[in-house]
Amino acid sequence: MTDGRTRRREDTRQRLFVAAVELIAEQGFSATTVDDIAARAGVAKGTVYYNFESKTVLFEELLRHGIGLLTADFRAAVAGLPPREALASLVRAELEYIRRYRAFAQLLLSEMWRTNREWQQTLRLLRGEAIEVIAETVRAGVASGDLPADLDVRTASSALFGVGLVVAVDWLVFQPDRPIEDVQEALLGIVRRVAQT
Amino acid sequence: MTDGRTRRREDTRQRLFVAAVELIAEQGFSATTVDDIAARAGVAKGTVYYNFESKTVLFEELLRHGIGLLTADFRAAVAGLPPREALASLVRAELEYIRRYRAFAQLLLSEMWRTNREWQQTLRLLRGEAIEVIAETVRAGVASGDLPADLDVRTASSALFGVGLVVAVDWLVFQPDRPIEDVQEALLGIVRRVAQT
DNA sequence: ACTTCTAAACTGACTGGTCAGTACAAAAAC
DNA sequence: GTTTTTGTACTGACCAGTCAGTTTAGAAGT
Repeated sequence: MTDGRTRRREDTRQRLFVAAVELIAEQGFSATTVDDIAARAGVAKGTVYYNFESKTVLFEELLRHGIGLLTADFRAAVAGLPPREALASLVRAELEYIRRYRAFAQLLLSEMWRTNREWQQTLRLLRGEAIEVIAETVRAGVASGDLPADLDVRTASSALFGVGLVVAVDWLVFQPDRPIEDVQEALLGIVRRVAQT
Repeated sequence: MTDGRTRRREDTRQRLFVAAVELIAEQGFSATTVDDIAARAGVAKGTVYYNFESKTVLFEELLRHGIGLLTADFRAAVAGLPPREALASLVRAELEYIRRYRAFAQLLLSEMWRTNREWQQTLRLLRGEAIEVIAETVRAGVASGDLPADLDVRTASSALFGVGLVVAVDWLVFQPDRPIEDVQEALLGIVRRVAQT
């Protein structure tokens, strides 16, 4: 299974993902050329097309991969915790994720609210999966009375997701000198206050 | 000054702004062609170049124009109000602005955190101007004791700005059936809680 | 071992299309 | 009669995607 061939190929794909995510985060999908991606990954252009059907498919698989990791982190973060603590744990997980994959987070923030793009449907779906984890937690909290009864589940969930993203990326882009721990504290404080019954 | 000629020209420029903002919000700057913009504005391509030096300059002037309006709204919103009320008024002004110029808000959200683009410097500057209005209010509130003393002015200001943007656009894109008043209520509630001393 | 053989992985020059920007004569608006 | 807009045609750069050819890993033969 993991002979030299597949390992080599997996390595190439990984390098292409890394190159693509950085460039697209900086410039956007359209402004990033396949030649750029290939050059940054240190492979020939043909290799990109040997490994991915098209530029769009590369990006879609990248989104799937990245958000898949995030969803998994979310799931792990809430596992077995009561609603309030689960919520705080989610915020921590999200920020930790953004810290580790900052380029991907930046990309997500920039492409998330676009319309009329080929991969929009894919992104919408994946976003739904990640947010569903948050929604489950909020729903459980509202049902058990741990969270305010008037909290709208769908709204609160997507707001929580988006707010973490925007606050963290804003910090990274405009105030990179500051440690991420400060954002975490600020956000946790806000979430805690909002979650008060 | 406002003879028929300049008015007509101003009208053309306005139509080009509207066309450009819609297309760029949907597709992004690079994916939007000058031919598209001209067609949507109902104008010949040559007219675009008669009125604007280049596609990039058109976009930069668009940013200047749009954020200029927002900054003016912000200034008007806080004028003469004590810190707490000024803050609530700012949130209302921001959401009102987003409701009126939703395409521009969407565009702003998508392009705000980009790096390595020609117009990035312009955007950074304009963002600073808009946020400065918020910052002045927060600063005054912290100084007078109306707002929590441990509030970091720079952080709180940019967070407030970004959060309004992301929550409103998220609602517009993913839950357009809901009235914006709900977002306003939710956001005001959050801001009020956070602003509590 | 050590040489073939084979298929997978990779290469980079090339193609066809797209697009920003130009040119300019004629028309329309003022 | 001056400014603004139109319409069409054009150029040159750029770029997604292709493909014939090269390299490489490792299997098969000896």
